[in-house]
Amino acid sequence: MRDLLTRAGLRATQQRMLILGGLLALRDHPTAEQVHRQVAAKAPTLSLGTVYKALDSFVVAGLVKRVAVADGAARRYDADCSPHHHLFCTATQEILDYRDPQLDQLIQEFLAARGFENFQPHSFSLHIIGEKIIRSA
Amino acid sequence: MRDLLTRAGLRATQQRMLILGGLLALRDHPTAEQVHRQVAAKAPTLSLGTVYKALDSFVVAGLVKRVAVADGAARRYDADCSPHHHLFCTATQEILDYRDPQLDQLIQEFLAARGFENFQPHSFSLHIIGEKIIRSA
DNA sequence: CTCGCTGCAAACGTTTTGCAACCCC
DNA sequence: GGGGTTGCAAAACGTTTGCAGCGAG
Repeated sequence: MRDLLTRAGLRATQQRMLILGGLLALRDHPTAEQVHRQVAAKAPTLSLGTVYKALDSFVVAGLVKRVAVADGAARRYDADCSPHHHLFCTATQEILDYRDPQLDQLIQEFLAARGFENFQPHSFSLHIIGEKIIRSA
Repeated sequence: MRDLLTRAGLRATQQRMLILGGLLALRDHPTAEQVHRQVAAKAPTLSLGTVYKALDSFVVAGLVKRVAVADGAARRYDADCSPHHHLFCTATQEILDYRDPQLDQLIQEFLAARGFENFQPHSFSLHIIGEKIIRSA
């Protein structure tokens, strides 16, 4: 735990080691609140605010990722219900549409061929993270 | 506008027509707040609460979709930074990991071959929406 | 005429902030 | 010892809810 943190350039405090350990222990994709509960047993005084701050620095350091979910607060809507994918620009925070029937078909065929043991997919969407290119010239 | 609403089985009120029109006019993927601002010029008394309720019913009716984003409130974290995809269960709200190097390669090759005009991708993640199958037998 | 929708405002849950005390480096 | 981190509490933020009055069907 200590190594993971120091290697990421973060100060290895008691709290951060517990929080990172708690996050790793939770195999689901927990919220800050769930991580806090997980850790509360070992460190009753560790505050929820600290969990938020720690998770934030983990994300910045690249130790941890945020999972994109469609529920929760700060929702965004899309009036276009035809199948399409999204390009997320890390620079401008823009979300651009990307439509590509060939890609749809490719993925669909792959998933159909592969099959899942205990999951019945009915749709999918590819999130492509990157940066918009500003062409000069 | 009226047709779209009635065909979706919704009551075509003044406010809903304006809200749906505003959402369609915004080509980005706006938040409820942004839709409200867009509509405010035409209908200053239209309240933000109404926008929320209208957008909700649009989503239920299938007229509009929610876009999954990693920022905003109700965040979820993932300590696993290795490339993997997510299965979203509509029944249990669970988020299951799905790891498939072959799929990764397939998509990566496709994107590389296709290329983008003004976007430099650096990672991607497939969101597969469906339902967990409870096997009885 | 009825039932669903609107507007308002208050409530809610989650995340962020400010600041003094603390402790890792 | 110094500067990043913690804990606490307050504030901010986006969203939801309750309810009286309104209006589409």
